[in-house]
Amino acid sequence: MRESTTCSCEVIHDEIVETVTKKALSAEQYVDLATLFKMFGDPSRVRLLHALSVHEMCVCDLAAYLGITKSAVSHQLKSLRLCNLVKYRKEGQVVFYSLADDHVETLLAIGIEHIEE
Amino acid sequence: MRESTTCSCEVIHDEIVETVTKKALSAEQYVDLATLFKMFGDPSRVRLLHALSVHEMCVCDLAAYLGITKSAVSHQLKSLRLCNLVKYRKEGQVVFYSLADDHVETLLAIGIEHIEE
DNA sequence: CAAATGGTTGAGCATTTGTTCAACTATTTT
DNA sequence: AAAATAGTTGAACAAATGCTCAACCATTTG
Repeated sequence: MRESTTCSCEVIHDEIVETVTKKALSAEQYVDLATLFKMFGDPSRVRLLHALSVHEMCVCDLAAYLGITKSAVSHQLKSLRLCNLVKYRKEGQVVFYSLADDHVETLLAIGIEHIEE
Repeated sequence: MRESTTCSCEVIHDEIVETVTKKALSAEQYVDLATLFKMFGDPSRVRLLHALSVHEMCVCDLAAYLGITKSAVSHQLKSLRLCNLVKYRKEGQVVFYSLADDHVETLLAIGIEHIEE
């Protein structure tokens, strides 16, 4: 009958939907989760994160390594900072970036495991 | 001097870049990694995956639960299938989807840990 | 076999995203 | 204090993304 009065369709298995709804996180948490994983969802950014898992690096080196401008790297690093994925220390003009915590390496490791199945 | 003859800049710390380069994965692997994590990088898709971590679900229920059309869900599920993140079983007209392996739950768990710091 | 229902597919569209460019700040060097 | 260099920022733009719509396939039911 009606397909998308609001935007979806009828529930077939009420109990299942109810069970799942009970275990659901908040809308905000899903947004935060998505924002976090999005940081790993771009080839040059995941490459950047993987590089930092090997050694701290400055913006110039990262730009050369990744083959993009310092500007692009700086923009990426800003997003990564906002997600608490990287931290930095300043030494003169040079800013060294490194991973903020173990989660990054763990996520990378599991991701690598998955794609190599 | 020149800023972006090709597109980047000069290397400052050759040794670091060399060390990182040695440990680097292949370009294809970074693309695959990004593609994998991208699946978790959208609020409704990560919500979908989290729902499936609670219970297998059919497309209709998922659509109702997520508040999007069956079509949208089906499109998402196709991407998730291509990444080996979900599997399905058919029962009459109804297709039940569930998580393909433990990696999904593990990644979700670590992600949740991270955002709750 | 016709109608109904669950699911898939492709086109189209609005939004988001990753990059570059240009202009700027900050720190060092001369 | 001027020049050079590392990094940041905002605007602009092309490419990618997630959704809906409409049409279709597949399976069940009358």
